[in-house]
Amino acid sequence: MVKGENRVAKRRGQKYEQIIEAAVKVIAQNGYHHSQVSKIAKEAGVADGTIYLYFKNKEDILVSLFQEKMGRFIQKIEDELAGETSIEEKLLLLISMHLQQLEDNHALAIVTQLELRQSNIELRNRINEVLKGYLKLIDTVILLGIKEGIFSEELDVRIARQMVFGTIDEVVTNWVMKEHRYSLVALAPSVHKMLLKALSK
Amino acid sequence: MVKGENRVAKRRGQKYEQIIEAAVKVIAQNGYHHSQVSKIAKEAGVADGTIYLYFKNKEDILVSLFQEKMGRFIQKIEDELAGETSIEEKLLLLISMHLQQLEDNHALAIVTQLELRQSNIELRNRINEVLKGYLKLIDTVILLGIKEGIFSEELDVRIARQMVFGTIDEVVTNWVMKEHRYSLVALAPSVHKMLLKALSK
Amino acid sequence: MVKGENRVAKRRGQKYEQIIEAAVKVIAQNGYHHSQVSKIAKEAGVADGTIYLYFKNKEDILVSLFQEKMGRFIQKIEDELAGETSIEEKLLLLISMHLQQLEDNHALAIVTQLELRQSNIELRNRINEVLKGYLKLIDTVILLGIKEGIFSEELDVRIARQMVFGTIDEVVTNWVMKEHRYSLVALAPSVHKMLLKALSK
Amino acid sequence: MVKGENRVAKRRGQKYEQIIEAAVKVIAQNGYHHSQVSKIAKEAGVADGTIYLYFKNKEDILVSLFQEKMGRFIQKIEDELAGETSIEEKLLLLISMHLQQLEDNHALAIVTQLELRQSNIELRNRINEVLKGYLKLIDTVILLGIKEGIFSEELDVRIARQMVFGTIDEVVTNWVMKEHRYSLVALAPSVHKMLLKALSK
DNA sequence: CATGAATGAGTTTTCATTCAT
DNA sequence: TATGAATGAAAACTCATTCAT
Repeated sequence: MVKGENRVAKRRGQKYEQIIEAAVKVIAQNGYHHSQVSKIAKEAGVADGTIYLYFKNKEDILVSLFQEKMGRFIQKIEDELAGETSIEEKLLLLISMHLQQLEDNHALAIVTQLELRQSNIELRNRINEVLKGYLKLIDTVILLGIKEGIFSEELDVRIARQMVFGTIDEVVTNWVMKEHRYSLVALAPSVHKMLLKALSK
Repeated sequence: MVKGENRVAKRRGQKYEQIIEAAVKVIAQNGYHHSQVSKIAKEAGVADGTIYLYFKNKEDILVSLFQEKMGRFIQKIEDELAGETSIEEKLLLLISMHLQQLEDNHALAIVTQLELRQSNIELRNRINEVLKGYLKLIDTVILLGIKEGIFSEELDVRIARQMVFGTIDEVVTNWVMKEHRYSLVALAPSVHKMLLKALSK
Repeated sequence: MVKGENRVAKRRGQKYEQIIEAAVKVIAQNGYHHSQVSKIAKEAGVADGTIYLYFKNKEDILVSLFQEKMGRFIQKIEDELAGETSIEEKLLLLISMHLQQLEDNHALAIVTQLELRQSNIELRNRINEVLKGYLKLIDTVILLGIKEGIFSEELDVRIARQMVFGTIDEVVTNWVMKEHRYSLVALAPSVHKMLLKALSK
Repeated sequence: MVKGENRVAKRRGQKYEQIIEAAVKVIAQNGYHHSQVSKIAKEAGVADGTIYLYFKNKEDILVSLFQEKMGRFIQKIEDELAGETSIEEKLLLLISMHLQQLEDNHALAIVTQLELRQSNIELRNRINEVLKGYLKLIDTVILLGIKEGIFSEELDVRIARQMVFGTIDEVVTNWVMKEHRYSLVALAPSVHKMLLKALSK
């Protein structure tokens, strides 16, 4: 049996939030490999053992962190998209909001673009599960575009989605690696223009 | 004394190659974090200590591995590109060869797309240095396309390059995560079509 | 990150004492180079990792050991000296107590006379810092003897101190190397007589 | 069977000398623990393997070094002592020459006073064997002094010898640790005066 | 609920020595 | 004699997790 497997973690509570915020801060500052549980606990103002009342294990902090942050991230984009009518606007909105949300939270950007990717394959798979929600959202936009006759019906939706996500993700990663020295969201129109052309008839 | 200060690693020799091939195999099979130096040595058929006659330390094996493999990878693509005349063909060739080379070497694909990314930031930076050669190659194609009047002169070359690389990279990573269950190079035309549209006037 | 930077070693506690006693015993029995941390931990009845809650690193065990033992060693001699009136008696007391304390603790004698001297220069310097307290004590006695007109005022105090310490130390080391086959403290009168003559007018 | 035990080392030859000189230099410069066989071989201008044609193992280099150097050291003192008539002069000569020879060879002084003492007990024992020749010489002087009625006949010769050697040794060690910042041989008269008083009737 | 002292498994790297040439 | 490439044993230290209080 894997350690801690049969522990029941509380999914809510003030400390739950504290610990997640502490994890983002500590990981962004110190890097994934120097972010010991004890450091996160200290930053969160709780004892080491308390972490394990709220999370099954260290990996669970990271997955939960990603779930919480990504959940809101997707929710916000979904909400905004609902209000837009044209497919072109929807695509621009998706790109802009993706870039905006990460530009608004440098620490989170470092964590999602660099640090969390240093995790092992198993954790990466669980992170990808969370990411699926976002990828579905992209699919929805692409499918709608095809349905509305704006995007090419010959598109391989899977490949198209990989292009959209791969492009935005690469743009963000480059921005993080360049230490946020320029405006990220300002790149949205340029990215949008290219992606729109790529997808259009 | 700084580690390895007075040791000179031999950059060539049969064992040098053996160790690198062993590293690719072991890492692809066991994952980065379960690939102890002793495992690599055993696979290479040399003693643990022999590793350190050829590499400064464990990280150096990984960087060297990437340098060796990526060096040839870029060289091959560069050579082929020189023979092509049309810009469309050049772009297709670049995509196809990128996909082909990784499809031809599943173990290497696993290592470059998943395992090497688990390394720490410092190693990642050294890997990025090596990658620059490939990114420059992409830039060359884009700039040539613009010059020849085929690609839009309004392109932000940096963003365009991030789209090209980000898309292909994402396509490969998805293929690896799906455990190579479909032909990767078969996706080249689809990817090419979209990227071409994205870049064109 | 510098080793041990953010770790705070507890300088007190029952386990702190246990570990130091275990270190003396293990080093005396097995020799410095065969006294692995794990062996000391086992002897102390704690886990390997526990050592590092109380000591920064292995070297720190040795320095602490010497500080603790030497601290008491010096204190005892200091206390006794205060009670003596004649300078001759003071010198005899210093010699006797030095010999007695080491004869009373064979393991400690082995560690201080032989094993700790195998340490590297850096550690030796830290040990010498601790030793300074004892050397100052010797100086005090010599200076008092001069002041009282019993010791020659032409004495070079530094050389005189080196003679006193060098002689006693050599006597103890020989006793340890001869595996404690004779009474050490019984040599005190003989040593005292010679040193007294050497220092006197 | 201990490694290398049944090898026959050549005790002479130009390279034998080269290696010993190289060892003194390397150990004095780098310290005992950073003086790898390969470093000594390089300094001596021979291959690593060649060392083992002249010495049984690394320890044997050190013992041989000590034997060679100490042998000459003792011989010189012995020769000079033979020429002196008075016991006082003999003692002064012994002290002066001891100090002089080490002052003349700083590297050797570092090696004998500090570095070689970091070796393990076994090696220390072999070194002590070599030292015996010197200790016997001291004994001879003391016994002669007693016989001539100058030194007290109540002297415990063993203790007296430990005082003479312990004092001189401590004086040298302090000089080495103070990085030879003062003249060592200049201390001879002061040391001589004290030792003479200590031994005399 | 919360604490934090204690646990102990796990891995890179060095370097004395060998031996085929 | 001489070489130097290859060997492989050996040990300090970290940190996620537990559990008695």
